[in-house]
Amino acid sequence: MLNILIIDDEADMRHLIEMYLGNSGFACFSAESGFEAYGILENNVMDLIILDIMMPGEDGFEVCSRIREKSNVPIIFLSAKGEEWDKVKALQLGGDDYIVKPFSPGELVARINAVLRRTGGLKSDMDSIQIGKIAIDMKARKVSVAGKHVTLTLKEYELLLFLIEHKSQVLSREQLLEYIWGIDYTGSLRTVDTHIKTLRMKLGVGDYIQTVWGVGYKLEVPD
Amino acid sequence: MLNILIIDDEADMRHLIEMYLGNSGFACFSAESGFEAYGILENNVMDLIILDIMMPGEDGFEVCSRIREKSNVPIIFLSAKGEEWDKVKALQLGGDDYIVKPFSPGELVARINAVLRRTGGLKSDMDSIQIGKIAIDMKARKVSVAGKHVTLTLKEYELLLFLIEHKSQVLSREQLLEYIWGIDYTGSLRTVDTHIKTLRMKLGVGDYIQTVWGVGYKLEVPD
DNA sequence: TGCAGATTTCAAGATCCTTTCACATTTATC
DNA sequence: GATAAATGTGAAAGGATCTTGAAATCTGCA
Repeated sequence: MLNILIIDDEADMRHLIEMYLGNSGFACFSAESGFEAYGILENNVMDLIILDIMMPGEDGFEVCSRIREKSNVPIIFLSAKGEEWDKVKALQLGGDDYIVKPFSPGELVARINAVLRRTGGLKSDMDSIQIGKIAIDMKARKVSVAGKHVTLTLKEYELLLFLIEHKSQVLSREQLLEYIWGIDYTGSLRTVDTHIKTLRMKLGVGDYIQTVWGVGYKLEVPD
Repeated sequence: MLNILIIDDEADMRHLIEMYLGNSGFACFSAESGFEAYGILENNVMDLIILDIMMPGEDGFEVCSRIREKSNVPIIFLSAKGEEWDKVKALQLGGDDYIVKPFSPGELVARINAVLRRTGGLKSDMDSIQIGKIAIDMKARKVSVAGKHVTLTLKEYELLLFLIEHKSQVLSREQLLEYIWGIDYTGSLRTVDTHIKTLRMKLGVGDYIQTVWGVGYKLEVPD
C-alpha cells in the first residue's frame, strides 16, 4: 500500500482526491497547508505528494522547496486551468509532474503511476505479465517473446510497459512523451516513431502495436 | 461545472446569454468591458470566454489580444449580423469560433460544446456508446456494427461521433464542416457528402444516416 | 578522454486518407 | 412530364501522415 499526501487549502478538492485515490488502492493523508504537511511528513513516510500551487500563506512552490530540503519524495503539482505559473519553475524546484484542474480520476491515477514508475517508487506487486506471446519478468526486467529472450533498452521497456498497461487504448505521441519521457521533454514527436519501430522489430511478428492513423498508437492483445 | 465568461457592453445580451447557459449547466460570469473582464480573470479560472466584438472603448479584438497574452482559454466571438469584421483577423488573434447575433440557445450551446471538444476542455467521461447496432469504444477508437468490427478513418470517426452526439438533429453541411473540420476550413461543401457516403457504406444496412433534402443530414436512432 | 550503446534527429519513400471532379441519380417545382 | 437544383457515386489527384535506415548526438563508464 502506497502513501500519498494531498496538500490543498480547499477541503472539497482534498476530499475529492481522497475518494479517487482511495478507490484505486492508495492510502491518503491530507493537509490544508504546508505547515500541517510538515507535521505529517515528520511522522510518516510518503511515497508521493500532490501539491496545490495556489494556496493562501505559503504557496505550493514554497512548500515544495521546504520539502525538498529534507526529502526526494515525488511531487505532483496541482494547478487550476489558466492559472499563471511557470512550468519550468516547478521543475527546477523539484516537481515531477503537474496536473491541471479539473481532471478526471483516471487521469490522476495514470499520472501518479507514471511518476512512480519514472522515479522508481512503484513496486508492482505483479512479478510478471503475459500478453499473447510476450512475457515480462518485472523483477528481472526481462522480456521474452515466444519463449525467446529479447533485449530491450530502457525506453523500449518503458514504452512496452506503458502500452501494455493501457492496452487497447489509443495513445497519442504527446501522451506517450508526457507519461514516459516526462513533462520536461521538449524534443520531437517523431522520437516516439523510432522507438515504436525498434519495439515492433524486437517483438517480431504478431502485430501487437498498431498505428491509428492521425491519432497515435495502441497495443492490441490477441484473443 | 464549467465556468464561462461573457464580455458584452449590452446588459440585455449578457442576461440573455446567462439565462441560456445557466439552464445548460454552465456557471456564468459577465463583464461589460475588457477592463472588468481582466479583474474577473485574475481571480477566477474560466473554461471559455464569449466576447462581443463591437464594444465602446476597447473592442473585442483588442480584448482578445490582451487575454491571449496570459491565457489560452478558448474564445468565441460574438458579432452582430451585417457587422463588418474580419473572420481571418479573429482567428489570427486566437479566437476559436464566432457566432452571429441573433442566435438560438441551442446554437450557442452547440458551439460552446464543439469548441470545448476541439480544445480538449470537455472531458467526456463516457467510454463507450451504443446506438442501435453500432457500438463505439472511445478509448480504443473502435467501432463495431452488429458485433462486427469496422475500420473508420479519422474524419469518418469524428463525423459519426458528432452525428451521434446530435442524434435526431438535422445538421447542415456548413455546421458539420465548422464543428468537425474547424472554423478555418475553406474547402468544398461536397466533401461532407463523400464522407457521409463512406460512413453509410461502412455502417452497412440500417439507414442510420438520413438525408434531409435541401438542409443536410441527420442520424436517426432505431427504437 | 575515448568508447560503446542508447537516444534522437532527419529526410526520402511508402502508405493511407482526404478532397475534388465529373457524371449519374433523385427530388422538388412548375 | 420537363426542368433545375440537390444529392449520390466512383475514380483519381492531391495531401498528410507514417515508416525506415542512416547519421548525429548524447550518456554512462572505464
